[in-house]
Amino acid sequence: MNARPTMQDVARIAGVSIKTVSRVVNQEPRVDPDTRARVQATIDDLGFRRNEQARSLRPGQSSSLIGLVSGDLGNPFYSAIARGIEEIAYEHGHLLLTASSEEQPERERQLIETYLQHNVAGLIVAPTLDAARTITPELLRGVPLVSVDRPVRDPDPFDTVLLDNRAGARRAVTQLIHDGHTRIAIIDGNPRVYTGQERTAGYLDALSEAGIAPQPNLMIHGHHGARHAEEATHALLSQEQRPSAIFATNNRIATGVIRALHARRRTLAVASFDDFEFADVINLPLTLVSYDAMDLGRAAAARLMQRIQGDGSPPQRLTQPVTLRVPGEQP
Amino acid sequence: MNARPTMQDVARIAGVSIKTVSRVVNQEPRVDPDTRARVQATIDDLGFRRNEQARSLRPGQSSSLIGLVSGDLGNPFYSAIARGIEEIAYEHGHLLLTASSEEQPERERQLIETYLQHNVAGLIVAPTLDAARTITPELLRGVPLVSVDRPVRDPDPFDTVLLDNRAGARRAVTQLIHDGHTRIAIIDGNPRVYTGQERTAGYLDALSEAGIAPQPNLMIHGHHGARHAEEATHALLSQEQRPSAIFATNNRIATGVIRALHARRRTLAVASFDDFEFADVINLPLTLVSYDAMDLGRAAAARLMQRIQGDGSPPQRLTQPVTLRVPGEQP
DNA sequence: GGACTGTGTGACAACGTTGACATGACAGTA
DNA sequence: TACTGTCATGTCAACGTTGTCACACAGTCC
Repeated sequence: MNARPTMQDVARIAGVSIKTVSRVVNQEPRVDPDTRARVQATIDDLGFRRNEQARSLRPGQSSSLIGLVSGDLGNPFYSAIARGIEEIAYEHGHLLLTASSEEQPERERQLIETYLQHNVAGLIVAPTLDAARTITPELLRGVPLVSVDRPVRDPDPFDTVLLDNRAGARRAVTQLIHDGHTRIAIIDGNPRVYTGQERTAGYLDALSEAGIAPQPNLMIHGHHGARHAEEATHALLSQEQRPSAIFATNNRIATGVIRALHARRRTLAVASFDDFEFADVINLPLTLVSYDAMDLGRAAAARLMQRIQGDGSPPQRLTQPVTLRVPGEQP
Repeated sequence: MNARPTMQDVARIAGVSIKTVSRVVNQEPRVDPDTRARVQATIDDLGFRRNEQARSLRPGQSSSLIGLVSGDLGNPFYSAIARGIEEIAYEHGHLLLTASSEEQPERERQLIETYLQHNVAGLIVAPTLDAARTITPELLRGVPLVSVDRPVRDPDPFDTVLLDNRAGARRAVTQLIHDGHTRIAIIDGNPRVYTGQERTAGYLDALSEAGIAPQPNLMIHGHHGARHAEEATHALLSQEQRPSAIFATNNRIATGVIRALHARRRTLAVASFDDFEFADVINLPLTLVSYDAMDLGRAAAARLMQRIQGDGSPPQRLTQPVTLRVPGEQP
């Protein structure tokens, strides 16, 4: 069948050496214009394309692949990050490999190893909870890694790009306080997750600034996903001292809160980290901390590109800004 | 710094030839158990990993990369497909490259070429509108391609995995008719898009089956995105002969419809292709055609794996089932 | 004792490319 | 004329791996 042509084929047909073909392909100077034209014509004729795999095998030539490991590419948050990375990678002539760790550290480590076997020029990882144990400089052997959304560990051994979790949460809760609420509940997920910890800290910052003492029975932790948040909301509303507002630390939790309020036909002020498509259609006063997840990916990729180009400065921690959307405001 | 060890390094340290190391790495027989153990120990010690790039350079050895080109990886529909592909690819020891064509045929063609330069074993493409012009067997040179969500052209020159668009739309509209509606509007996007064409055909099937004559002033086409669908809905509701139900051919259009109804405080029956997270929280009778986009990816990847393994049968068209969710039903 | 068989191992070439170096033609200069 | 420099082009080795073939040695058979 129509096998892929090589420089050898082009050279034979154009009547030059393979090195001359290489020079034409790489647009090197020192090639006679006539020869160049003849070789180029043969290249176009055969549809020759340089074999990148062979090229990056040569010493010194790094590959143009970069690898992303996220928890779950099906999650729109991660896929927006992937899209941002892709954009920057494309501009630099790099291709993006994607895979999901399913939040399993062992799988994450294995994916990184597989990427390294494929000679990736760099890695971007949204690390699992136990990445600190598995992702080490020895594993990477000098290949640059940028972590995104969560740090691998503290202090950062790698470049890290994070959202401004704490300030965003503080601003959202401050807004609730400004709207007159004093009994503000918080529902968070797994307390080991970095983003939740930061957002909880921001919640406490806001209360403390306003001189409101935190109430343990209004602080719910350890619930995963929408279903549990729904139950937690029912529990909060059934207790003696009910909250007048709820802060959900992420949008899955907010989904559960909204479902529970809808079921009870209750209107409560709700604040949430992460934006919603239908925020304006849901009949609730929603205060939202929103941000551009693609920008998170862009920033991580831009940092990685610098590392690939040889930047050897100490690891950086970059914080991406978030914006507050108050009830009734259009997206 | 800690450079990546090669078989050469392992061979030197273990005191064997590099061929013996290769045999151990590839678990070939005909190696003395003692030698094997010694080599394996050295491999573990150095943390040696075979260089996949060098391996797949050898003749006959195909690479373990596959490439995906979708319109926009940030779109949850495409990222769910990507996730499904990734799952099957992982099971077969393949890695997934992802990139977005941004619905531009030229960019799509260029991405495919770049993938081919990187020696991918196969491709999965959600083709742009003009892919028929750019994606040709000559471009691919024998590398298998599976198209997903839309065909490249008709008849299919490649394997194709599609949703059951027509039957799904027919069932949704039949449900509206069953609920007593006779004036059912349809809002579709760009009429050149395959899925919209099929869904419109399904809409007409349902009307025809029920003996309802289609009304041109209830059929809106050519609107892109939520904003236009919102305007189209306002226009529909302002006209003389108002519809009592609206069928939206995809979820971006449905979003616009819902926004418009919310703004007018009107309750109308709405049917939509594609599911919604908040369907149960929106106070509207929603009939939804839902499906598992990950399954679409899984099916495409499974087909591609068969092709990579040498299946040379004629191109297949596979249709994935959809399910109907009637108002009030839990997801 | 010679021929055969099986086993463990290694030498070598090749995959497609490019960097280092070589070569030959020719022009310019002393 | 002899030297030097520039230019266009070519030869060769190497990147890390594996398929092919070869070889040394031991055991078995007639």
